[in-house]
Amino acid sequence: MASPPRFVATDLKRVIGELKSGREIADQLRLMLRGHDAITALPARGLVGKVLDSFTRSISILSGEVSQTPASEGLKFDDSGEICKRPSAQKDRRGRYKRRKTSETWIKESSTLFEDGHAWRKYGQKVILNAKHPRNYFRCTHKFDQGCQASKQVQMTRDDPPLYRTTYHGQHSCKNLINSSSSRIIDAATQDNSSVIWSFGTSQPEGHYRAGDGDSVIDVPAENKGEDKSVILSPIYNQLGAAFSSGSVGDVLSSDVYSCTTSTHNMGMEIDLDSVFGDCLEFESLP
DNA sequence: CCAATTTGACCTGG
DNA sequence: CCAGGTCAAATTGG
Repeated sequence: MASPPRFVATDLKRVIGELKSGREIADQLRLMLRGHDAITALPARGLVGKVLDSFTRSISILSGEVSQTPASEGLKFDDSGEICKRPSAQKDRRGRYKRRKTSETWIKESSTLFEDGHAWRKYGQKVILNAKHPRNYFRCTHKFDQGCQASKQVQMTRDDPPLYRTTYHGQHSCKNLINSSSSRIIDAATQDNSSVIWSFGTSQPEGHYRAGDGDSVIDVPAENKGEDKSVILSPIYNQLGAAFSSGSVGDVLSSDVYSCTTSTHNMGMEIDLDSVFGDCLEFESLP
């Protein structure tokens, strides 16, 4: 009898925004659960995964409704089939831009670039202020295949003794690894990186291992062939995680230096390390 | 021919 | 407003 609920596009946007924030919070909860025991956290992880899935589905449904609404803001820009040399200027990209959320971040500094087990796709490069070298932006190749949210940034921070800083964001949820044995990768890591510094945390990590940032730690023969300037690939946390838990990392990477700093939260580091590295977690996404 | 990279415009948080 | 992060058309390479 009462008037049926009528929503305008503004309401839909607000609802979508609420759902997105809810999904973000659920994702943070998922990240926190990684730091707990697998036995107790396993069912919770499954539930959180379903919650995330539900949020995502709801958002997509509502987004579809918004785009269906004829009077909504989503106007189709007139496509006259003209030879538009600059279609990007007309395309409405508002709302499509997704800046990285607050996800866990860790940094690796290495004297060289080496391949890892993951496939990356470069999607951008920016000149950074007061930086001699540009920063390169990569995302997982399987971002759209499997919804893998992992990304990284690589930037050369030092020239004379070459030093690359790689910043990772998010975990790999994809199962695709470059076809190579883990021992081989670790061996390559040993050869190419006599000094490696890892740092974990969500805040600025520079202050934590600044002591190890000197030449005493990073001491590598600068006889590298400077051929590969643009090929920037990154480390193998999965394999390294296995090495960590098996305790053989000391043998394999004896000269490396790992600096870990916990985030501002109360997650234990070792547990975090294990869960961060070890699993390519599989949330069964679809029944 | 398809997929990855390049590159400049676009978008957003601080 | 600006610096940094992202998008996507054009280009390149296998």
